[in-house]
Amino acid sequence: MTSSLFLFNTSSRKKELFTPKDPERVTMYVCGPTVYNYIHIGNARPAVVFDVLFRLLKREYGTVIYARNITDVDDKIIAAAQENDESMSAITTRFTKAYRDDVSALKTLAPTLEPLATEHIEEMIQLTEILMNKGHAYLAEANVLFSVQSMKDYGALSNRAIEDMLAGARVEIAQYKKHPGDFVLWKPSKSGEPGWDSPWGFGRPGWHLECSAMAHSHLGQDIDIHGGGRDLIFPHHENEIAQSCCAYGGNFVNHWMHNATVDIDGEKMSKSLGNIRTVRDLLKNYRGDVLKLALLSTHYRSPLNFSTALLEQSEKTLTSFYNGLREVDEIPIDEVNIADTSFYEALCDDLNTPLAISELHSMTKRINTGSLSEKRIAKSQLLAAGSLLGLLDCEPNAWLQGGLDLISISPEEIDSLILERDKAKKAKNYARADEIRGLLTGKGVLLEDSSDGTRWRRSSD
RNA sequence: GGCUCGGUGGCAGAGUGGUCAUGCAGCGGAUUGCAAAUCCGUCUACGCCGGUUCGAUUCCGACCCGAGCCUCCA
Repeated sequence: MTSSLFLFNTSSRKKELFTPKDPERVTMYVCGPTVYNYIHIGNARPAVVFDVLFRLLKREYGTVIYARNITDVDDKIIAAAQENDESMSAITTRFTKAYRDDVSALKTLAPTLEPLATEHIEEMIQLTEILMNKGHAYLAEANVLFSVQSMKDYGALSNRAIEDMLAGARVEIAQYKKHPGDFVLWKPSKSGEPGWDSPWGFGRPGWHLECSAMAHSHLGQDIDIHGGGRDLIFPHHENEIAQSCCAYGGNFVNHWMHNATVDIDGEKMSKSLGNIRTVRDLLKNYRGDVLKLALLSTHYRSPLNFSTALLEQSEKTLTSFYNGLREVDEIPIDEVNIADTSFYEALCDDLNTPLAISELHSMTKRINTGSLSEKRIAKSQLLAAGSLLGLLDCEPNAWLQGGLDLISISPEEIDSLILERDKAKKAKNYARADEIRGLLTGKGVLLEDSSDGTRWRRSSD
């Protein structure tokens, strides 16, 4: 409680002091995945960024209700189901599990709640009815549409005027819309398509509806933080605001937060561009900790250029932290108040993770160079800081020797070769000793001689 | 066209009106049988042009270049 948390608010385009409506119960809603495919590393960015925020808020306030939805009804899912000749729920069940596995491999905590759209159809129908009754929605050819002209501040979040929305329209506009910007709350389902009975016939919800309904039913009025990718600002979040404010009154959200994209060669990674890297594939070559650190190595509001070089560097960085930790493995840790550190201060300044990571380096340096008592403090701080990021929770040796099966030799064989090399060294047979070192290097095993004997770790390349 | 956001050293990436980011890589050294790890030292910066200022990478303006949203998207 020593630092003040400042967060950039998309709505005001400024950093603002974060002041929860109820400090005893902080509420955060983050847009989760549409589950019809494996997620890519760009989808993982909000999961990781808001995980750090979740941890930080818990540290500051204690109780945080973090909801991250699963969109399990959607046209893309229906299309995928038809393509694979399976049911929508078969697809969504499979990819919901895959999503949870992937983000958990990235060392993120499970949110407090993971509401499913299909389990909130009733709430969505109710919300639509309210909007109809208040004159914000109308029925047109079996679609229920939200009328953007019925709301005076429509477009405020993304700073665009309703009049301008025609200008850039690149998409054919349905004839039955009163205004081109009007969006679907409820749409009819054809036979064979999934749907639910409603006052407007058999159908399904529009995309934006679920977040408004679920945020309201789980988190209540005026939630503290709503997060998601920058590309959701318009139309998704704009439309959520329209629905929620017009139906329930209030502000809907006090702090809007948006992470920038993950890019490949300076271009946004997206399914439509076909330049995606799935988390699943990346995890075959890199540990989740590496991916997480990579995603945190750029400030969340700046585009992150994704590359192999970035991952290699992140891996090296983690290894250097663990190298330090291994040296002080025997030193006990103390309770430290992480809030007193520059590390914490950096996080409290709109989640400045790159600066926070530089403080991790500085703590590691103190582990390597400090007096015994300094080492002890630095180790305690480094571990506490790591845990606030959801990193550095491995045994140093397990990290340095383990991970992916990139070494083609068993630990037993390594140990016996080390033994043989020790004997050769004692006999001053350096030729044989170097031969063994070379042999192991070839297998990705790096030997390190020290006064306590020889130890090994996986080589980084 | 409208609305946003950027351009920092070989790379990644913070930040600031006036000595230092940080990491990786490089170079020199210490240490080592040789290495590794670690340590010490060290070189490359703030897109371009003006303005404000004692002083600007940092503020203001123009320009150039790039990205995002306006369509499903994290």
